Amino acid sequence: MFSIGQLSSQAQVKVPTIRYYEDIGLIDPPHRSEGNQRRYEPDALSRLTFIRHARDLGLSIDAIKDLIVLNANPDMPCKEAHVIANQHLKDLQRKITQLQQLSVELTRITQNCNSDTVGHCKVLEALGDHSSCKTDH
Amino acid sequence: MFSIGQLSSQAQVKVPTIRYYEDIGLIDPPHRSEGNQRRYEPDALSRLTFIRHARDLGLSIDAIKDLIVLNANPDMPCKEAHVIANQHLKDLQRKITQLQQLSVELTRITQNCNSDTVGHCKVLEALGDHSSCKTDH
DNA sequence: GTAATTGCTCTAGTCACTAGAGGTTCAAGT
DNA sequence: ACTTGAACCTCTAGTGACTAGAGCAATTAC
Ligand SMILES: [Zn+2]
Ligand SMILES: [Zn+2]
Ligand SMILES: [Zn+2]
Ligand SMILES: [Zn+2]
Repeated sequence: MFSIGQLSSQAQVKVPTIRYYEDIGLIDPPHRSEGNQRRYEPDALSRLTFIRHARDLGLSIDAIKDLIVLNANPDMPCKEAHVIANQHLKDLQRKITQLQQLSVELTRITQNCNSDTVGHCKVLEALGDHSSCKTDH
Repeated sequence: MFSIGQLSSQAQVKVPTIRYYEDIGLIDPPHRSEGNQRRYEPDALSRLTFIRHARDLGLSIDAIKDLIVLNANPDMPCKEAHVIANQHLKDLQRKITQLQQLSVELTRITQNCNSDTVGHCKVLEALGDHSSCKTDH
């Protein structure tokens, strides 16, 4: 039996976040003490650890909800879990590509100014002008 | 003189976004028609184009606010604009590094399952377990 | 003149939390 | 047993940068 604070430090998830996860139905409401405080069983810790790691990997709460439902049915095919993970990986890689393009443009933009004053600043000029960019964004 | 819709299509910024920018003080409130509709001068277009491009490059509204203030004072030193742009570039590169690490982990995770059922799914296992990860996140 | 489009304000919703107010319960020390 | 202080409770509101929708008014085209 954990208090919410003990669960929090074990799972490395902040106390208000745990209550938030309960509110949105990501974890089950635990039993309460006589004084109405939350008391968790050990399985709440493994559930929360799963959520924590999936969040750290960047999965959305909705995706994690789906994964939790799957996790609860060990006899179901796991293909859907693979689809969720692969989709997230694809999203991630698209995002990386996009940020790399921005990084290229910004590198160019920040190396362009020989002036000292705003009036002739090439950085400010380039920040406002897409025509010298090499990529879309 | 543009209507908000004309400004919107010229600057490629949606109408509600333009009104939002006005609310938060990023653009000046324009004159109004007799019937209380917004009527913009050409300089509103260049301001909005600047904002659009800076946003596309990933700068925050706050950073853009600072840049706009600078832009209005052509005799000031432009060093501060360089600082803002460089800071953003650094943030961007840190973010890219972090996402690349996630991508590496997720690639490993998604290629690990030989099972067909949730009960033995390595993907689900690895999503919940940080101990097999090579990096922090 | 009338109908379609565009405009107006205001409120609330998005995502995943985080902060704070104002109060209650618990655990430890005396 | 009593007191203190930490941890807990609920509820509301705020974050960033918009987006959606309701309910109405103005403009434009035919
Ligand atoms: Zn400069
Ligand atoms: Zn550009
Ligand atoms: Zn599997
Ligand atoms: Zn990990």
